[in-house]
Amino acid sequence: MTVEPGQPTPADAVYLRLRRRLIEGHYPPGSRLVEERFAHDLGVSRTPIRQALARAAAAGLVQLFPNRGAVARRFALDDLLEIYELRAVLEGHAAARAATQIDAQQLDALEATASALEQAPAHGFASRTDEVHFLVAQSAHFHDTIIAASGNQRLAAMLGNVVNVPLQFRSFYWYSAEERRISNFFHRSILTALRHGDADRARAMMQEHIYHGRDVLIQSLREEG
Amino acid sequence: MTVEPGQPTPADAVYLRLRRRLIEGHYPPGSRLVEERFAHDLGVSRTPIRQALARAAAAGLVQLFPNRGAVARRFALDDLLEIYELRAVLEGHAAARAATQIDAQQLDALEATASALEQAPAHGFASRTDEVHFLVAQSAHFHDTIIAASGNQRLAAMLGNVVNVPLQFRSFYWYSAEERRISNFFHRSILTALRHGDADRARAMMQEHIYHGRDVLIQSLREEG
DNA sequence: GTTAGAGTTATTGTACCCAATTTGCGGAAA
DNA sequence: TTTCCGCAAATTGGGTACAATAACTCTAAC
Repeated sequence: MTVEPGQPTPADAVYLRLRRRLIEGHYPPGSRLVEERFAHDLGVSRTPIRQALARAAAAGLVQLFPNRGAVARRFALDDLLEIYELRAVLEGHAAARAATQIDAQQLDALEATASALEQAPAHGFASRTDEVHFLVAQSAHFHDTIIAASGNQRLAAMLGNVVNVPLQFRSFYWYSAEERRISNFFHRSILTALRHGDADRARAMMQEHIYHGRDVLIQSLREEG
Repeated sequence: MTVEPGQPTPADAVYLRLRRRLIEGHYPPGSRLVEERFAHDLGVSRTPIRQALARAAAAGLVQLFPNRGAVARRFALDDLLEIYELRAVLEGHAAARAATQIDAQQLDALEATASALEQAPAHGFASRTDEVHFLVAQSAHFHDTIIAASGNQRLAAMLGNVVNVPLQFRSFYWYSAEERRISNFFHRSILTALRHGDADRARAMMQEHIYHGRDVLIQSLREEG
């Protein structure tokens, strides 16, 4: 009787699988994404595939060309600059708003996540890849908590799309121990600012955190080629 | 979001028509949008209709419920607060970036648009509705020019979605002569700041311009019920 | 050797079909 | 009267067939 959510449909699962593979860089940028191939691989018809591709296009993960199909999005340096600029503006704003609205439970969550990031080396991961995946997930959780604390659902949705960039581009940062220390320092600074309700400092630290991450990424790309 | 080659398909036309009618408030918020009805009205099958509805959902114009179809989005007060907050942040940033990047041609365009807004009353429109539509279009052009001058295409795309709010909500502002004068003042202030390359002032004026528009809108909604 | 053109192939876009789910109504029981 | 159950109508979701468009190849002419 209530007008509530509705359970996720099979098509949602198709989209999530496609999205996951795109984010993890499973398809080379610029490669064609033929519908029939996905339909065969996932055991469904082209109909849900087309829906998933349309959603991926709206999220900026693929480009759609009329009568020519979908292509895995190619991220040039300009794209990364645009994305990090938007992240800095939007997450900086989210941090500022969170400073005056965050509750104790969310602060606890941030504290736990920050600690997990600091103590990750002691966990003894089976492989470097496993550890980086853990760090990426924890970091994303830290940021998501602050975004949620800003109380603006549209802001959260927007950032959800913007941050949808292949994992390859997000992982560089976490490979250097020094960068991880700097990141942890920023997390602590942001957390302190949020605890003190200091909106300006929260915004400044968050923006600097993101711009620093951008610079490390670009530097890494330059060195790797 | 196709950018480059290929001809627009019939489905694109279907989406544009649907989107136009949604933005102009042709469908009451909360009303069900039955696929078959659109298919019959536009003379196509349900397939392109479903694509159009999916795109409209991604743009936030309609809400999609699994197995229950699409519903014209209902904009509550909270939604408007969220939207204007995001506009203030993003367009404020766009103005700041534009201050250091805008070229002479874009400044001329802004000058022309500002003048057109100031001299609109002398045009002698056939009806009040015609005049308001003209003002809305010119104002949108002023803002779009600044956003384009920011040079961040993703920022432009994001704002294109955020601003996609039924015309009904955007028109209130332009009905009062006093509010139009204030709006013109803000446009001139922003233009001056852009000419002087003053990023801080451009951002501040743009943010205040938007927040003022928000307050007028909310006040109007309160009075009208 | 290069290019223009026609025919062929591959892939997308749309129409239509049937299954699955939801919703509204009506009747029966408490 | 109210509530619950079940059936029926309406509508969406996914599959399939076919038309439309673009890409490709091969041939022929210059």
